Amino acid sequence: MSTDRRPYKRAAEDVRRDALIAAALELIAEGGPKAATVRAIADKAGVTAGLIRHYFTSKDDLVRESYRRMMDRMTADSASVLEDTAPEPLIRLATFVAASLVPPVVDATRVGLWAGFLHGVQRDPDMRQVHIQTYLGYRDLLQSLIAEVPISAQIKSLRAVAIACNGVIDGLWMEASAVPEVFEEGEILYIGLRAVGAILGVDLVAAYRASIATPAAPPAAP
Amino acid sequence: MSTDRRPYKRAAEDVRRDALIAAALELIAEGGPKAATVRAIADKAGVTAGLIRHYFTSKDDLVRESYRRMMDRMTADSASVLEDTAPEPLIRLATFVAASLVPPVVDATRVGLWAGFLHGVQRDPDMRQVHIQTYLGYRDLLQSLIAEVPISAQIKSLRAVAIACNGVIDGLWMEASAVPEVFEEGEILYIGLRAVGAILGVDLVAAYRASIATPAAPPAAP
DNA sequence: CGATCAATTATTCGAATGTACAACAAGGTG
DNA sequence: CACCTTGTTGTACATTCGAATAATTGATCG
Repeated sequence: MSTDRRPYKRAAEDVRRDALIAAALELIAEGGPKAATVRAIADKAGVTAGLIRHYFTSKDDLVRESYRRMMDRMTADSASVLEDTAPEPLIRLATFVAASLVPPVVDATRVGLWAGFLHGVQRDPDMRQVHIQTYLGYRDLLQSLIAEVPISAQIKSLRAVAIACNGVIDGLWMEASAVPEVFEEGEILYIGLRAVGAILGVDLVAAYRASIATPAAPPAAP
Repeated sequence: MSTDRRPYKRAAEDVRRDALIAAALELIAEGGPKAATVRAIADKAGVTAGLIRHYFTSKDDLVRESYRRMMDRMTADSASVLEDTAPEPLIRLATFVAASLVPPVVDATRVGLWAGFLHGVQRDPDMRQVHIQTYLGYRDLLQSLIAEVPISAQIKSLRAVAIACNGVIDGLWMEASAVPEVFEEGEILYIGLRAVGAILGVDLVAAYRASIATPAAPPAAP
């Protein structure tokens, strides 16, 4: 008699690892760390649980890699906003700030992910280092954008204002993502632009309006 | 033959509930939601696991109550800062902001707790309501302090600046609590004061210095 | 002091978890 | 086509989880 085994297809190592990591991230985002069991992850990735330990030395290893993947993606998202934007420093800064305060960056699942990983960040040295690198990467990028706007020559400590602006963005991101219903539609974007502008002494709202009035790079027609 | 059972003392309902809630909070703060098992909670509270279901209908119920307790304490802490402060509105505001950016408010375990509960907040309607009430309570208190400073008459939307200031405070609190090693000692306090001051157009650093120069209410000698 | 009540302990249960490992089969290589 | 490597499945195992319940003991009251 034939034992009926689930048919399967072999996949490249990258594909399988990506699928497992993506599944882990989705589960943590949706149901918290508790929901990301090895069986649930394998289910969502379309494989069986045993395979996880073929690609990762342990579940913690998979979680670590998932966190690294998430942070890499966030860094890439932040940088990609600047690719097709106007050359004016103020508009570039406004575009960057604005992108951090609207979907898909502002999103309930993202802040859920962030929170779900925080304990690992506090406990696991590898995850902590990834966190610090990503945080400093974002902040340094923000600081470099600030440094390009003319008026910033009057600023005493670029580092201090970058930390402050980063703080506003993070705080508003967190609140708007966690409980969007206490804010009005699009409100957070303009509050953030005004706040960052006030810290730097520039009019970021006007710069943002200019940026959406003059789309930088129209998509190429196929 | 005598079975040797663990000796125990009966306690008032409030005492036991408090002990269990405190134990749950400590465990979640230290080891994340995963560490707060019914057995670990009972152990830390000095009782056995079965007792939890005598005081709470389920573990989720205990977690819910723990969250409520934590948020109540945060609200009380925020308000208590203002009890013994000078009457000048600007100094009151500076004192309030400063208190949110130094220990014990800035603390790794606190942000760990906050993160540990976030998924409950997103899923459980009761916890979500507690979260919103506490957030709005803090923000309204901040807004009332802002409204009292003279220059705020020029501010168009008190609500908007309150949201912005709250955002700075939350963001800096989160970052300083999660990874304090990327900041210098006491740096976050002054960055926060300068940022909130810039948003409001006032000098909060000077007001803060004045507040620590003139202690408001010297403790009564016994 | 003795009876009563319920706070607390102790034990048990079914389900779920992460890990380990043996068996199998898919797809390339000769 | 036959073989071989290894990606993949399926099962088993020891633990641990939240929950339920029986047994006991501390305190209160008459």
